[in-house]
Amino acid sequence: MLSVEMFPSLALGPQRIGDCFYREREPPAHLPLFPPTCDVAAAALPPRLLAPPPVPSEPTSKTQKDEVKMELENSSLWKQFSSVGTEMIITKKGRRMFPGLRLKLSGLNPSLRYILLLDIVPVDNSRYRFQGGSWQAVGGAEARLPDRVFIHPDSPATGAHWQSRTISFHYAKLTNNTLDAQGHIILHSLHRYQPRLHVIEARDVLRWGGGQHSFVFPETQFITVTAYQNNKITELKINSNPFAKGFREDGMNSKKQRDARQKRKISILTETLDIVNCDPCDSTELLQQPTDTNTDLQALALASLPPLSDPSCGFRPEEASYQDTLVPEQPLDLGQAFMASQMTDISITMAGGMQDTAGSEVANNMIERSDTMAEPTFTSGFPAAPPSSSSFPPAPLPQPSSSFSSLPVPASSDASDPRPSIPPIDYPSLLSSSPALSVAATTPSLQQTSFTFPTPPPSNSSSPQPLLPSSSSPSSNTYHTIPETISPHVQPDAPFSAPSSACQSGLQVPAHSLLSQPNQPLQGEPGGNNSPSDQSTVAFIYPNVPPTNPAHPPQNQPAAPTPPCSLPAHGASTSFAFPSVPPHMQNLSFPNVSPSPALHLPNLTHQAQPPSLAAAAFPTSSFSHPSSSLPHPPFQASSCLASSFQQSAGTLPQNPSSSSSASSSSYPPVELGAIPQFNPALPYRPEMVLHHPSLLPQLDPSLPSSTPPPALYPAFPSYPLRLCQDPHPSLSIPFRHLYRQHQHGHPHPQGSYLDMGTRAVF
DNA sequence: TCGACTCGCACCTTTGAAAAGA
DNA sequence: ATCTTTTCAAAGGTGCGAGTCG
Repeated sequence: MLSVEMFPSLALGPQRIGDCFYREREPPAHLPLFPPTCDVAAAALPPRLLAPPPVPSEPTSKTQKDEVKMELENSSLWKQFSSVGTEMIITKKGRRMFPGLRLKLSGLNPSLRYILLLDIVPVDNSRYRFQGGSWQAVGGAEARLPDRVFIHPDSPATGAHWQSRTISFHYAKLTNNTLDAQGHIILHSLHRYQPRLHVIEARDVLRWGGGQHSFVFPETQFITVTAYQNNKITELKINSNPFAKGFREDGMNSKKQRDARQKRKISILTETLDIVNCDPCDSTELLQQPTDTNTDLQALALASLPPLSDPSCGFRPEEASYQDTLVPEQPLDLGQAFMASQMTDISITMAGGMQDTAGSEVANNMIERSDTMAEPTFTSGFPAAPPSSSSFPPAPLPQPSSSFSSLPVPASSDASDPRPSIPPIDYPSLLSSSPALSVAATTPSLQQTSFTFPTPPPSNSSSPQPLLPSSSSPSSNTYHTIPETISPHVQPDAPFSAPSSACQSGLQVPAHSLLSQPNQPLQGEPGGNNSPSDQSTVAFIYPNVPPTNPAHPPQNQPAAPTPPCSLPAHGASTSFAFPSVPPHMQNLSFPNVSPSPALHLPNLTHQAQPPSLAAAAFPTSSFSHPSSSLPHPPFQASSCLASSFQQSAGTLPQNPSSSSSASSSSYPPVELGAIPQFNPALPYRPEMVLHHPSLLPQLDPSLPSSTPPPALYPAFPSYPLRLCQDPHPSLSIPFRHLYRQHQHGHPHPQGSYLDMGTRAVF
């Protein structure tokens, strides 16, 4: 919680000039928050608040909202890392994520525009330390930093655009610099985070539609570090990331080579010293002497030997024949022509350019090692909550929806790919056993993503959807998770550990692909899992909230959930809860009752608008600061998840497709009653973060007044959003990042604002 | 003393402009 | 003259390791 109030330097420092600049020019924008914290307290809210607001019938939006699916193309690579305990380097200048998020979207309305957002939220409020070969929670988390959201450079783009290519977020950078002015996502080191993806419908250029879909891939959880702690992760990174190719065994910068260089360096130095000292002894003699040089030579000799495998795991670098395990990469149309004309697929193009077999290599390597791993793959990864601490704090992730419907695994683009999709069963149920869950009970989800994008003021747009009062935002919130991706991290006893079977299955996919297409280059992330065939992840659909009309709920979705809301298991993390949920129950819908103010984004047209125009337009747009006006998130969608979950459970039959998938699902039944989250959880409120309503910014006057809900919400209810200008000149969209401030933290008096500061990353 | 962090290094990939060729 | 392909240099992404800081 580094709200401005908490960290004045953020607001006052020069680094924030850009933010302030836009803040001044931009009227407070009101960005509704995503499903706010899954707060049990929400259950206390009147049903009317939780019920979906009446929305004008929108035939076009209905289909898309019901069927929006997101697949993590390189899920197998992520799972490989997850099995070990994914670590992400964060630096002051910003570091890219590896593996990156490579996604496939489907179910969008080709004609509608959507905005894709990436945010990263803490899974719990613990700080971690790598001890004894595993991550242990040690102490509480640092004060929360201002949330920043990475907007995909292509945003807004039509559904056809998103669905026609692989969506990559590899340009997103992570930093530990709290004063970062580059627009990078600011994270704390040694904390555990969960990336989330949001698809927000922009009904037209001027309006944010009601459709909101959030996707969480549990396997993408990671712990931030400034230096890799786990050698296994280092190995995976080196073997998977093309930029680290030089550190591979056969690379010029491998340990062997480095040692050799060091030897030469020492030799040269020694010779120089000899010359200076006129020492008659030759280098050979010196080397033989029991000196430091000799020690170095010994080290060198050892280095030349195959690296010792880590006894704790089956990972043996020498066995990693990554080159042989290429995963077929789905070729993307990354033609330069398209880039020149569109300039919107930069990330994709670049990703496509990054072809490497490393990913597949890793996969292969992992496969080979899966047999040798004595302990569950994820065991060495994220630790279970320390006994003393009782458990991890609640994950700030969007609360799992109450109902789950299995999302049929999208047919692989590569029909020839013999690899079977990974069964969702691999991951242990997180609900019942996850320590985090128990923690969650005491600490409500820290950050529910809640991007509420209320319908902006009426425009002349032809959009059928009328502006909705802030109190009755038609926006729908949909959380999707991929069942397969359920993170083992949340396992109570063996966080980050998953049944070996799970790992094997995940690994096998790439292996098969390799056999069939050994030479297929990998895109972007060598993870190779990028290939469509790799899309083994089953979509874990979070509450798919039809944005709008409750009267016309999606076929596979239950009617708008009503309180009380019971959370599925892990309080904060949607991903956690889902693992234990049968696939057929994954699809969940909940009404969006957020009274959040409207967000005005005048220039949301996908391309084209001159930057100047776009920039000019922004001033007029107003981001209302929901959090500011509403001490607690107006919308408790997340809270409703639990209820939705329950409902969905009862309505499982509604989703035929889910039933079929359910048969293969090994998710154990979830007992809601046993879920800690169902108990009123204590909000995660660092001492520094106190809620001072008086400091909250005023709501946008233009927006209909909404009555802030009673203080029923836990901390981290909502986050103001700030838009950051996209540095890429070719992009018509003047922003690339949204900055969120925690409501309970002290949001900037002026509410959310556009951060137009230049940044190197889009 | 130790853990966490920063910085510079070498190696590598990516990118785009320039040059060469068709 | 135009388009395509190739070449090359700059920019930037990696992990490593030494040094610094608290």
